[in-house]
Amino acid sequence: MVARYELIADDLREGILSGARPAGSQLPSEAELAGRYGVARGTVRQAVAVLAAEGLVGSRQGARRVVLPSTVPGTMPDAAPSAAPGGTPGAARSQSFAELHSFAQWARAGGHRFGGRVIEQRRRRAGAAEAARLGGGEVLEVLRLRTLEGEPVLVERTVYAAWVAPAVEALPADCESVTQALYDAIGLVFAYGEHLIDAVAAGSQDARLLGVRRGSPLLRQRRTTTTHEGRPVESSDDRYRAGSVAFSIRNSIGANPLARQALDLRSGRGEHMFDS
Amino acid sequence: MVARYELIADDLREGILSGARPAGSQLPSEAELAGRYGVARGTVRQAVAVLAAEGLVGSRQGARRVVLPSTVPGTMPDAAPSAAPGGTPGAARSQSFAELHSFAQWARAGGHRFGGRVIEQRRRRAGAAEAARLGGGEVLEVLRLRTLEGEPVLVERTVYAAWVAPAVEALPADCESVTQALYDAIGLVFAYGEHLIDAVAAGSQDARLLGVRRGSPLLRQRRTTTTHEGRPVESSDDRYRAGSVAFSIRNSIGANPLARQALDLRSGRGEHMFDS
DNA sequence: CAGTGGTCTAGACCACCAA
DNA sequence: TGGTGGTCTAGACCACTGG
Repeated sequence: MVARYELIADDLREGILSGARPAGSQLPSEAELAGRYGVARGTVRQAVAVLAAEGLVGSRQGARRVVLPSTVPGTMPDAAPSAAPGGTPGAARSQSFAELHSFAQWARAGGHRFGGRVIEQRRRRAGAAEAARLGGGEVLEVLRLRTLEGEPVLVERTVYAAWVAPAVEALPADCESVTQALYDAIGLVFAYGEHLIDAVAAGSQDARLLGVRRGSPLLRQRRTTTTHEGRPVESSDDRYRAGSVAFSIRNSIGANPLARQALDLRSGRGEHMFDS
Repeated sequence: MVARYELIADDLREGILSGARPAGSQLPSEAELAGRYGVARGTVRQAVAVLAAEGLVGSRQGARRVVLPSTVPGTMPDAAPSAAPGGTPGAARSQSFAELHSFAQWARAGGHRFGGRVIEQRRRRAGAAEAARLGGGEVLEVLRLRTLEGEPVLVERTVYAAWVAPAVEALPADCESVTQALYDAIGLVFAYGEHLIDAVAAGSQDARLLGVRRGSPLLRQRRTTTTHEGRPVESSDDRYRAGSVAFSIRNSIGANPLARQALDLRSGRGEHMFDS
């Protein structure tokens, strides 16, 4: 059972991606769309909310929605002026953060050849910080190396909560998709993730595994994942070889009242209405 | 005029952040919240949608909403097992990507001392790729160095579209917040952003400006920003010194029908219902 | 099976933008 | 000032979760 608003969103999305609705053009009004699709206005609003969340359209109270310009996926050109040092040659594959995806899911969706294997794996008692994050007990620490198109691109250092450890240990060392395997085995769903992204220098182990020089730049993603119920599953430190992948994110100012934010700016320091 | 649903969201958020609603606990049902706040169910749904977008609560059809565990901002502990090479010592400041913020906005909100100055600035004709992204004509290329707590942390190489170039040229070289200055000057709002994040080695210019060794890791953020109308404003290549900042993102599987995604997984390759 | 969230309707009023 | 999106109501039915 597919929701009506999803179908409408699909239809509008196709129009945008196909170029029928070019960047900068205006969408029909909600009232007109409601008439055209034969639904209530609320349903149309749900549909366009999807597109807004995807960063395809922008909206402001009082003005028609506009189609936003979008870079062709994975080929965002070098923004750097000529002064920039020699960047990575080919446009790197990019991984969207709009939804939570495992490495395998992402690679498969992008049509890449990928693999991976466990390098090291052992149980140990949770440290204080880990216990706070994952719950106490005997956590499972796993070191994995993953490849893309035959090349090693990612070193994953993952700590699994005690309650999933047995299921993880039961997996083969060359398991393609841990996420899928755990779902098949015990119905586990990685539902929510929190990510911290920064850059680090390759350590000696990183360097050896990825085939780069020690100290060379790596893109690091520290991640904590939970189930639907909010139960922590794993906490991971993933390091990508520079140039192999990039993360992509789309953003807008303010949650919905886009204009308000601009006014807050004027007040200089002012008081912040969100404490986050 | 603050919307009712915002107030309800604020109230619930405070309960979560204060610990009154601990991670893993269930939220009251929509019906009960509607009664408690004296609003219709739809209004309650808007409120919890805000919290869901912030990653504070999760929801699934048929089950009560749950409060998700959240890492204390800016202090996500080292997820890496002991095998990891010596990471950055202090927890780095983290910048959320939930909303679009300028460096100045972010630094100010975090209570940091910050500054910046223009190193180089010149007009030149747009290249082909730039013209496609920003519109043609004479773009303005600016090299800025920005500091946090007195330390240089960020090299910004920005290309401004021709139509904003005059306003940017009119700014003082040590302008604190370009975003705010441009708003004050010509009412320009940076409304939407698209970001590509990866790691690169410091070039010689980067190294000199940031006070690091050539080849040392930098966190790179390539960004294209547009107005509310979707008109491109700037395109930038920002490079952060490793350890100075991290980007933080919260995620969930699937847009709303969280369970469906899990089922799709089972079908292995299967057909993908979203072409994105 | 009862309770819950997900979808949808058909109205209403308001704040805002552009002409 | 007219059209637009933002908010809100009071209902309805359905799909799903959990005991």
